[in-house]
Amino acid sequence: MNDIICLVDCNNMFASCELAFRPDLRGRPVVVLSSNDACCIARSYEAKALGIKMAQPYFQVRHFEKTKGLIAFSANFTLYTDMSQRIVSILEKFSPDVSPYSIDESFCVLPSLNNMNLEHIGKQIRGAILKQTGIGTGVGISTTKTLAKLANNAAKKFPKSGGVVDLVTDPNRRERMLAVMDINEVWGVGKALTAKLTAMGVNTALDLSKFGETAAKTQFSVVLARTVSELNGIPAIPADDTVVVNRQIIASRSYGEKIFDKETVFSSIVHHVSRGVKKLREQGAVAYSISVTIGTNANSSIDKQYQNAGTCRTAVGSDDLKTFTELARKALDQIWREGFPYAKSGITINDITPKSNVQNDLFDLPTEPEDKKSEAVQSVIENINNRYGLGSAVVASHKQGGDWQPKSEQRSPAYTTSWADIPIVKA
DNA sequence: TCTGGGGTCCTAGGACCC
DNA sequence: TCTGGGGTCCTAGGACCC
Repeated sequence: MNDIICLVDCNNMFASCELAFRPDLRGRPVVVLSSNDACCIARSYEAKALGIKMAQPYFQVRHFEKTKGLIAFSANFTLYTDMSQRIVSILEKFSPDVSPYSIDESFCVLPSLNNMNLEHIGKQIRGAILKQTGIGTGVGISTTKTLAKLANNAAKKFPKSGGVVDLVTDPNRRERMLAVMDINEVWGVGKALTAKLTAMGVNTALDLSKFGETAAKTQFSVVLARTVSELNGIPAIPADDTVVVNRQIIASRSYGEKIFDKETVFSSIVHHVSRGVKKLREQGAVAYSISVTIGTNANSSIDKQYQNAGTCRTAVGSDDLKTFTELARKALDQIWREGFPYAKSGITINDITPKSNVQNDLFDLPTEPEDKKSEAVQSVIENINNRYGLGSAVVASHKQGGDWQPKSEQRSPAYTTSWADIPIVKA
Protein backbone atom coordinates (compact mmCIF):
# COMPACT_ATOMS: atom_id res chain seq x y z
CA MET A 1 0.00 0.00 0.00
CA ASN A 2 1.17 3.48 -0.83
CA ASP A 3 2.06 5.95 1.84
CA ILE A 4 -0.48 8.61 2.63
CA ILE A 5 1.15 11.97 2.06
CA CYS A 6 -0.11 15.12 3.60
CA LEU A 7 1.09 18.59 2.63
CA VAL A 8 0.58 21.36 5.16
CA ASP A 9 1.13 24.87 3.85
CA CYS A 10 0.84 28.10 5.81
CA ASN A 11 -1.42 30.82 4.49
CA ASN A 12 0.43 34.07 3.73
CA MET A 13 3.21 32.84 6.04
CA PHE A 14 5.24 36.00 6.66
CA ALA A 15 2.24 38.29 6.82
CA SER A 16 0.52 35.84 9.19
CA CYS A 17 3.60 35.77 11.45
CA GLU A 18 3.56 39.55 11.73
CA LEU A 19 -0.19 39.59 12.38
CA ALA A 20 0.14 36.91 15.05
CA PHE A 21 1.95 39.50 17.18
CA ARG A 22 -0.04 42.50 16.02
CA PRO A 23 -3.68 41.48 16.35
CA ASP A 24 -4.53 45.17 16.27
CA LEU A 25 -3.73 45.10 12.54
CA ARG A 26 -6.13 42.29 11.67
CA GLY A 27 -8.45 43.25 8.85
CA ARG A 28 -5.98 45.71 7.38
CA PRO A 29 -3.91 45.12 4.24
CA VAL A 30 -0.43 44.01 5.31
CA VAL A 31 2.64 43.23 3.19
CA VAL A 32 6.11 41.98 4.07
CA LEU A 33 9.00 43.40 2.03
CA SER A 34 12.11 41.73 0.64
CA SER A 35 15.63 42.86 1.42
CA ASN A 36 16.13 46.56 0.77
CA ASP A 37 12.38 47.03 1.29
CA ALA A 38 12.13 46.47 -2.42
CA CYS A 39 9.40 43.94 -3.25
CA CYS A 40 6.27 42.58 -1.60
CA ILE A 41 7.04 38.96 -0.74
CA ALA A 42 4.00 38.21 1.41
CA ARG A 43 0.51 39.68 1.46
CA SER A 44 -2.40 39.38 3.82
CA TYR A 45 -5.79 38.53 2.26
CA GLU A 46 -6.72 42.19 2.39
CA ALA A 47 -3.50 43.16 0.57
CA LYS A 48 -4.20 40.54 -2.10
CA ALA A 49 -7.71 41.96 -2.47
CA LEU A 50 -6.15 45.33 -3.32
CA GLY A 51 -4.53 43.63 -6.32
CA ILE A 52 -0.99 43.64 -4.92
CA LYS A 53 0.96 40.92 -6.73
CA MET A 54 3.65 38.58 -5.44
CA ALA A 55 7.10 40.21 -5.81
CA GLN A 56 5.59 43.50 -6.91
CA PRO A 57 7.92 46.46 -6.29
CA TYR A 58 6.80 48.29 -3.20
CA PHE A 59 7.06 51.76 -4.71
CA GLN A 60 4.20 50.80 -7.04
CA VAL A 61 1.78 50.12 -4.20
CA ARG A 62 3.03 52.48 -1.52
CA HIS A 63 0.17 54.90 -2.25
CA PHE A 64 -2.19 52.39 -0.58
CA GLU A 65 -0.60 53.37 2.75
CA LYS A 66 -2.56 56.62 2.61
CA THR A 67 -5.67 55.51 0.74
CA LYS A 68 -6.23 52.01 2.12
CA GLY A 69 -4.27 51.88 5.37
CA LEU A 70 -1.66 49.51 3.93
CA ILE A 71 0.96 48.39 6.47
CA ALA A 72 4.42 47.22 5.39
CA PHE A 73 6.97 45.24 7.40
CA SER A 74 10.60 44.67 6.47
CA ALA A 75 11.25 40.93 6.37
CA ASN A 76 12.14 39.50 9.78
CA PHE A 77 13.48 36.03 8.99
CA THR A 78 14.53 35.31 12.53
CA LEU A 79 10.88 35.49 13.54
CA TYR A 80 9.60 33.46 10.58
CA THR A 81 12.20 30.72 11.04
CA ASP A 82 11.32 30.35 14.68
CA MET A 83 7.59 30.18 13.94
CA SER A 84 8.30 27.63 11.21
CA GLN A 85 10.15 25.41 13.68
CA ARG A 86 7.24 25.59 16.09
CA ILE A 87 4.88 24.44 13.37
CA VAL A 88 7.14 21.51 12.48
CA SER A 89 7.12 20.38 16.12
CA ILE A 90 3.33 20.47 16.12
CA LEU A 91 3.27 18.33 12.97
CA GLU A 92 5.61 15.82 14.58
CA LYS A 93 2.84 15.04 17.05
CA PHE A 94 0.69 13.85 14.14
CA SER A 95 3.28 12.17 11.93
CA PRO A 96 6.42 10.11 12.53
CA ASP A 97 7.87 11.36 9.24
CA VAL A 98 7.82 15.12 8.70
CA SER A 99 10.01 16.67 6.00
CA PRO A 100 9.99 20.45 5.85
CA TYR A 101 10.00 21.48 2.21
CA SER A 102 10.35 25.22 2.73
CA ILE A 103 9.92 27.72 5.50
CA ASP A 104 6.13 27.58 5.13
CA GLU A 105 5.32 24.03 4.08
CA SER A 106 6.02 20.45 5.12
CA PHE A 107 5.27 17.02 3.74
CA CYS A 108 4.15 14.49 6.37
CA VAL A 109 3.59 10.79 5.96
CA LEU A 110 0.42 9.85 7.85
CA PRO A 111 0.29 6.47 9.53
CA SER A 112 -2.21 4.37 7.61
CA LEU A 113 -4.63 2.78 9.99
CA ASN A 114 -7.90 1.18 9.06
CA ASN A 115 -11.02 3.32 9.09
CA MET A 116 -9.03 6.42 9.65
CA ASN A 117 -10.90 9.61 8.86
CA LEU A 118 -8.22 11.52 6.98
CA GLU A 119 -10.24 14.68 6.59
CA HIS A 120 -10.78 14.75 10.32
CA ILE A 121 -7.03 14.40 10.93
CA GLY A 122 -6.39 17.25 8.48
CA LYS A 123 -8.77 19.44 10.45
CA GLN A 124 -7.10 18.51 13.72
CA ILE A 125 -3.74 19.52 12.30
CA ARG A 126 -5.07 22.87 11.11
CA GLY A 127 -6.76 23.49 14.43
CA ALA A 128 -3.65 22.71 16.46
CA ILE A 129 -1.44 25.02 14.39
CA LEU A 130 -3.96 27.85 14.44
CA LYS A 131 -4.45 27.56 18.19
CA GLN A 132 -0.76 27.34 19.08
CA THR A 133 0.70 29.84 16.60
CA GLY A 134 -2.17 31.89 15.22
CA ILE A 135 -1.29 30.87 11.67
CA GLY A 136 -3.85 29.51 9.19
CA THR A 137 -2.92 26.56 6.98
CA GLY A 138 -4.19 24.46 4.11
CA VAL A 139 -3.93 20.68 4.07
CA GLY A 140 -3.82 18.40 1.01
CA ILE A 141 -3.87 14.62 1.38
CA SER A 142 -3.07 12.06 -1.32
CA THR A 143 -0.66 9.30 -2.32
CA THR A 144 1.89 11.38 -4.23
CA LYS A 145 3.56 14.68 -3.45
CA THR A 146 2.33 16.31 -6.66
CA LEU A 147 -1.29 15.36 -5.89
CA ALA A 148 -0.93 16.46 -2.27
CA LYS A 149 0.35 19.84 -3.47
CA LEU A 150 -2.53 20.16 -5.91
CA ALA A 151 -5.04 19.12 -3.24
CA ASN A 152 -3.53 21.78 -1.03
CA ASN A 153 -4.02 24.40 -3.77
CA ALA A 154 -7.59 23.23 -4.14
CA ALA A 155 -8.12 23.54 -0.39
CA LYS A 156 -7.12 27.20 -0.64
CA LYS A 157 -9.04 27.83 -3.84
CA PHE A 158 -12.35 26.40 -2.61
CA PRO A 159 -13.40 27.73 0.81
CA LYS A 160 -16.10 25.07 0.97
CA SER A 161 -13.36 22.50 1.56
CA GLY A 162 -12.77 23.97 4.99
CA GLY A 163 -9.05 24.08 4.21
CA VAL A 164 -8.65 20.31 3.86
CA VAL A 165 -8.85 18.24 0.66
CA ASP A 166 -8.48 14.46 0.96
CA LEU A 167 -8.09 12.56 -2.30
CA VAL A 168 -7.54 9.17 -0.70
CA THR A 169 -10.87 8.29 0.83
CA ASP A 170 -13.04 8.92 -2.26
CA PRO A 171 -11.15 7.79 -5.40
CA ASN A 172 -13.48 9.73 -7.72
CA ARG A 173 -12.55 12.99 -6.12
CA ARG A 174 -9.12 12.97 -7.75
CA GLU A 175 -10.50 13.20 -11.25
CA ARG A 176 -13.06 15.83 -10.30
CA MET A 177 -10.36 17.97 -8.76
CA LEU A 178 -7.93 17.53 -11.67
CA ALA A 179 -10.65 18.70 -14.04
CA VAL A 180 -11.06 22.06 -12.29
CA MET A 181 -7.36 22.84 -11.80
CA ASP A 182 -5.43 24.64 -14.55
CA ILE A 183 -2.05 23.20 -15.52
CA ASN A 184 -0.19 26.21 -14.18
CA GLU A 185 -1.41 25.22 -10.72
CA VAL A 186 0.43 21.91 -11.00
CA TRP A 187 3.71 21.67 -9.10
CA GLY A 188 6.53 21.69 -11.65
CA VAL A 189 4.61 23.42 -14.42
CA GLY A 190 5.75 27.01 -14.72
CA LYS A 191 5.36 29.76 -17.29
CA ALA A 192 7.30 28.18 -20.11
CA LEU A 193 5.64 24.77 -19.89
CA THR A 194 2.18 26.32 -19.51
CA ALA A 195 2.65 28.21 -22.77
CA LYS A 196 3.81 25.12 -24.66
CA LEU A 197 1.19 22.80 -23.20
CA THR A 198 -1.80 25.10 -23.72
CA ALA A 199 -0.70 25.54 -27.34
CA MET A 200 -1.11 21.77 -27.61
CA GLY A 201 -4.58 21.88 -26.08
CA VAL A 202 -3.51 20.67 -22.63
CA ASN A 203 -5.35 23.04 -20.33
CA THR A 204 -6.31 21.29 -17.11
CA ALA A 205 -4.46 19.05 -14.70
CA LEU A 206 -6.74 16.27 -15.93
CA ASP A 207 -5.60 16.84 -19.55
CA LEU A 208 -2.00 16.64 -18.36
CA SER A 209 -2.63 13.43 -16.41
CA LYS A 210 -3.90 11.87 -19.66
CA PHE A 211 -1.03 13.21 -21.77
CA GLY A 212 0.96 10.05 -21.23
CA GLU A 213 4.25 9.54 -19.51
CA THR A 214 6.08 8.52 -22.67
CA ALA A 215 4.82 11.49 -24.63
CA ALA A 216 5.82 13.78 -21.77
CA LYS A 217 9.30 12.28 -21.72
CA THR A 218 9.94 12.37 -25.47
CA GLN A 219 8.32 15.73 -26.17
CA PHE A 220 9.42 17.45 -22.98
CA SER A 221 11.64 15.97 -20.27
CA VAL A 222 11.92 13.35 -17.57
CA VAL A 223 10.76 15.99 -15.12
CA LEU A 224 7.37 16.39 -16.78
CA ALA A 225 7.09 12.61 -17.17
CA ARG A 226 7.39 12.31 -13.40
CA THR A 227 4.70 14.93 -12.93
CA VAL A 228 2.34 13.01 -15.22
CA SER A 229 2.99 9.82 -13.29
CA GLU A 230 2.37 11.53 -9.97
CA LEU A 231 -0.89 13.06 -11.19
CA ASN A 232 -2.04 9.50 -11.84
CA GLY A 233 -1.30 8.53 -8.27
CA ILE A 234 1.97 6.73 -8.97
CA PRO A 235 4.84 8.13 -6.87
CA ALA A 236 7.75 9.23 -9.05
CA ILE A 237 9.48 11.78 -6.88
CA PRO A 238 11.86 9.91 -4.62
CA ALA A 239 11.39 10.30 -0.89
CA ASP A 240 13.50 12.93 0.75
CA ASP A 241 16.67 10.93 1.42
CA THR A 242 17.78 13.19 4.23
CA VAL A 243 20.23 15.20 2.20
CA VAL A 244 21.78 17.40 4.81
CA VAL A 245 24.45 18.95 2.61
CA ASN A 246 23.45 21.61 0.10
CA ARG A 247 24.71 21.35 -3.47
CA GLN A 248 25.45 25.03 -3.42
CA ILE A 249 25.35 27.86 -0.93
CA ILE A 250 24.39 31.31 -2.11
CA ALA A 251 24.67 34.61 -0.28
CA SER A 252 23.87 37.87 -2.02
CA ARG A 253 22.38 41.26 -1.32
CA SER A 254 21.39 44.42 -3.08
CA TYR A 255 22.98 47.58 -1.71
CA GLY A 256 21.07 50.29 0.10
CA GLU A 257 22.64 52.74 -2.34
CA LYS A 258 24.92 52.67 -5.37
CA ILE A 259 28.56 51.82 -4.69
CA PHE A 260 31.52 52.86 -6.86
CA ASP A 261 34.33 51.95 -4.49
CA LYS A 262 36.03 48.57 -4.87
CA GLU A 263 36.92 48.18 -1.21
CA THR A 264 33.33 48.78 -0.15
CA VAL A 265 32.16 46.20 -2.67
CA PHE A 266 34.79 43.83 -1.28
CA SER A 267 33.60 44.41 2.26
CA SER A 268 30.11 43.33 1.19
CA ILE A 269 31.62 40.23 -0.39
CA VAL A 270 33.57 39.44 2.78
CA HIS A 271 30.27 39.57 4.61
CA HIS A 272 28.68 37.14 2.14
CA VAL A 273 31.67 34.81 2.41
CA SER A 274 31.29 34.77 6.21
CA ARG A 275 27.64 33.81 5.91
CA GLY A 276 28.38 31.16 3.28
CA VAL A 277 31.28 29.55 5.13
CA LYS A 278 29.27 29.54 8.35
CA LYS A 279 26.56 27.56 6.59
CA LEU A 280 29.13 25.26 5.02
CA ARG A 281 30.64 24.47 8.42
CA GLU A 282 27.26 23.97 10.03
CA GLN A 283 26.68 21.21 7.49
CA GLY A 284 30.02 19.60 8.23
CA ALA A 285 31.03 20.05 4.62
CA VAL A 286 33.95 21.34 2.58
CA ALA A 287 33.94 22.96 -0.85
CA TYR A 288 36.28 23.38 -3.79
CA SER A 289 35.10 26.52 -5.51
CA ILE A 290 33.60 29.92 -4.95
CA SER A 291 32.09 32.35 -7.45
CA VAL A 292 31.76 36.06 -6.94
CA THR A 293 29.13 38.09 -8.78
CA ILE A 294 28.83 41.85 -8.97
CA GLY A 295 26.39 43.92 -10.94
CA THR A 296 24.71 47.24 -11.53
CA ASN A 297 20.95 47.67 -11.29
CA ALA A 298 19.74 45.87 -14.43
CA ASN A 299 16.34 47.54 -14.11
CA SER A 300 17.72 51.02 -14.36
CA SER A 301 17.40 52.74 -17.72
CA ILE A 302 19.90 55.43 -16.84
CA ASP A 303 22.74 53.54 -15.13
CA LYS A 304 25.75 52.30 -17.11
CA GLN A 305 25.41 48.51 -17.09
CA TYR A 306 27.89 45.82 -16.07
CA GLN A 307 27.38 42.33 -14.67
CA ASN A 308 29.97 39.66 -14.28
CA ALA A 309 30.97 36.61 -12.27
CA GLY A 310 34.34 35.10 -11.52
CA THR A 311 35.22 31.71 -10.06
CA CYS A 312 38.25 30.54 -8.10
CA ARG A 313 39.05 27.03 -6.97
CA THR A 314 41.07 25.31 -4.34
CA ALA A 315 42.74 21.96 -4.98
CA VAL A 316 42.02 20.82 -1.44
CA GLY A 317 38.48 20.88 -0.09
CA SER A 318 38.20 23.61 2.48
CA ASP A 319 35.83 25.09 5.03
CA ASP A 320 38.27 27.78 6.02
CA LEU A 321 37.06 31.37 6.10
CA LYS A 322 40.48 32.79 5.34
CA THR A 323 40.92 30.54 2.31
CA PHE A 324 37.56 31.47 0.83
CA THR A 325 38.03 35.14 1.60
CA GLU A 326 41.30 35.10 -0.34
CA LEU A 327 39.74 33.19 -3.23
CA ALA A 328 36.89 35.68 -3.32
CA ARG A 329 39.41 38.52 -3.44
CA LYS A 330 41.08 36.94 -6.46
CA ALA A 331 37.74 36.40 -8.17
CA LEU A 332 36.78 40.02 -7.57
CA ASP A 333 40.12 41.21 -8.96
CA GLN A 334 39.39 39.27 -12.15
CA ILE A 335 36.03 40.85 -12.83
CA TRP A 336 36.28 44.30 -11.28
CA ARG A 337 35.70 47.25 -13.59
CA GLU A 338 36.13 50.78 -12.34
CA GLY A 339 33.45 53.43 -12.76
CA PHE A 340 30.17 51.54 -12.57
CA PRO A 341 27.36 52.22 -10.08
CA TYR A 342 27.30 48.80 -8.42
CA ALA A 343 23.95 47.77 -6.96
CA LYS A 344 24.55 44.24 -5.69
CA SER A 345 27.07 41.53 -5.00
CA GLY A 346 26.96 37.86 -4.13
CA ILE A 347 28.90 34.67 -3.71
CA THR A 348 28.12 31.06 -4.54
CA ILE A 349 30.00 28.21 -2.93
CA ASN A 350 30.10 25.15 -5.20
CA ASP A 351 31.45 21.61 -5.39
CA ILE A 352 30.39 20.88 -1.84
CA THR A 353 30.94 17.51 -0.23
CA PRO A 354 30.62 16.20 3.33
CA LYS A 355 33.90 16.40 5.18
CA SER A 356 33.69 12.68 5.88
CA ASN A 357 33.79 11.93 2.15
CA VAL A 358 37.13 13.62 1.65
CA GLN A 359 39.89 11.07 1.46
CA ASN A 360 43.49 11.93 1.86
CA ASP A 361 45.20 10.72 -1.24
CA LEU A 362 48.83 10.27 -2.02
CA PHE A 363 49.33 13.87 -2.98
CA ASP A 364 47.58 15.49 -0.09
CA LEU A 365 49.88 17.26 2.24
CA PRO A 366 49.66 16.25 5.84
CA THR A 367 47.94 18.74 8.09
CA GLU A 368 50.36 21.51 8.79
CA PRO A 369 50.60 23.41 12.04
CA GLU A 370 49.56 26.43 9.95
CA ASP A 371 46.19 24.77 9.26
CA LYS A 372 45.64 24.13 12.94
CA LYS A 373 46.37 27.73 13.71
CA SER A 374 43.90 28.83 11.06
CA GLU A 375 41.31 26.47 12.49
CA ALA A 376 41.82 27.89 15.97
CA VAL A 377 41.53 31.45 14.71
CA GLN A 378 38.35 30.55 12.90
CA SER A 379 36.79 29.04 16.01
CA VAL A 380 37.43 32.23 17.89
CA ILE A 381 35.93 34.30 15.08
CA GLU A 382 32.87 32.06 15.01
CA ASN A 383 32.35 32.38 18.74
CA ILE A 384 32.57 36.14 18.58
CA ASN A 385 30.17 36.30 15.66
CA ASN A 386 27.69 33.94 17.27
CA ARG A 387 27.67 36.11 20.32
CA TYR A 388 27.83 39.60 18.90
CA GLY A 389 26.46 39.15 15.39
CA LEU A 390 27.93 38.28 12.04
CA GLY A 391 30.60 40.71 10.97
CA SER A 392 31.72 41.54 14.49
CA ALA A 393 34.95 39.72 13.71
CA VAL A 394 36.38 39.07 10.24
CA VAL A 395 39.60 37.58 8.92
CA ALA A 396 41.05 39.73 6.23
CA SER A 397 42.44 43.15 6.71
CA HIS A 398 40.08 45.26 4.70
CA LYS A 399 38.14 48.42 5.10
CA GLN A 400 35.36 47.72 7.57
CA GLY A 401 31.72 48.38 7.01
CA GLY A 402 31.20 50.69 4.11
CA ASP A 403 27.81 51.94 3.23
CA TRP A 404 26.40 48.97 1.41
CA GLN A 405 23.88 47.54 3.87
CA PRO A 406 20.39 47.04 2.46
CA LYS A 407 17.58 49.16 3.79
CA SER A 408 15.29 47.54 6.34
CA GLU A 409 13.35 50.36 7.79
CA GLN A 410 10.24 48.67 9.07
CA ARG A 411 11.52 45.57 10.83
CA SER A 412 9.30 44.11 13.53
CA PRO A 413 10.82 43.07 16.89
CA ALA A 414 12.26 39.59 17.49
CA TYR A 415 9.20 38.63 19.53
CA THR A 416 10.12 34.99 20.00
CA THR A 417 13.90 34.93 20.06
CA SER A 418 14.99 37.95 22.08
CA TRP A 419 14.09 38.43 25.72
CA ALA A 420 14.07 42.17 25.21
CA ASP A 421 11.43 41.89 22.51
CA ILE A 422 8.95 39.60 24.23
CA PRO A 423 5.49 41.05 23.77
CA ILE A 424 3.77 42.32 26.88
CA VAL A 425 0.16 41.32 27.35
CA LYS A 426 -1.97 43.78 29.23
CA ALA A 427 -4.98 42.05 30.71
C1' DT B 1 13.97 57.98 -8.46
C1' DC B 2 12.55 53.07 -6.44
C1' DT B 3 12.20 45.86 -9.12
C1' DG B 4 14.72 40.10 -3.50
C1' DG B 5 17.25 36.10 -2.27
C1' DG B 6 18.19 31.12 -1.93
C1' DG B 7 17.72 26.84 -3.76
C1' DT B 8 17.24 22.20 -7.10
C1' DC B 9 17.54 19.56 -11.21
C1' DC B 10 18.09 18.85 -16.08
C1' DT B 11 19.86 19.56 -20.78
C1' DA B 12 22.72 20.81 -24.55
C1' DG B 13 26.97 21.33 -26.29
C1' DG B 14 31.98 21.51 -26.16
C1' DA B 15 36.31 19.23 -24.94
C1' DC B 16 38.47 15.27 -24.79
C1' DC B 17 39.38 10.29 -25.16
C1' DC B 18 39.88 5.79 -27.49
C1' DT C 1 36.86 15.07 -52.75
C1' DC C 2 36.43 11.95 -49.22
C1' DT C 3 36.44 13.38 -43.12
C1' DG C 4 33.78 7.50 -37.62
C1' DG C 5 31.39 6.52 -33.74
C1' DG C 6 30.74 6.12 -29.12
C1' DG C 7 31.60 7.44 -24.64
C1' DT C 8 32.57 10.59 -20.44
C1' DC C 9 33.06 14.77 -18.08
C1' DC C 10 32.29 19.50 -17.37
C1' DT C 11 29.95 23.89 -17.70
C1' DA C 12 26.60 27.35 -18.70
C1' DG C 13 22.17 28.26 -18.84
C1' DG C 14 17.19 27.19 -18.59
C1' DA C 15 13.23 26.11 -15.94
C1' DC C 16 11.19 25.69 -11.87
C1' DC C 17 10.21 26.29 -6.81
C1' DC C 18 9.35 29.06 -2.47
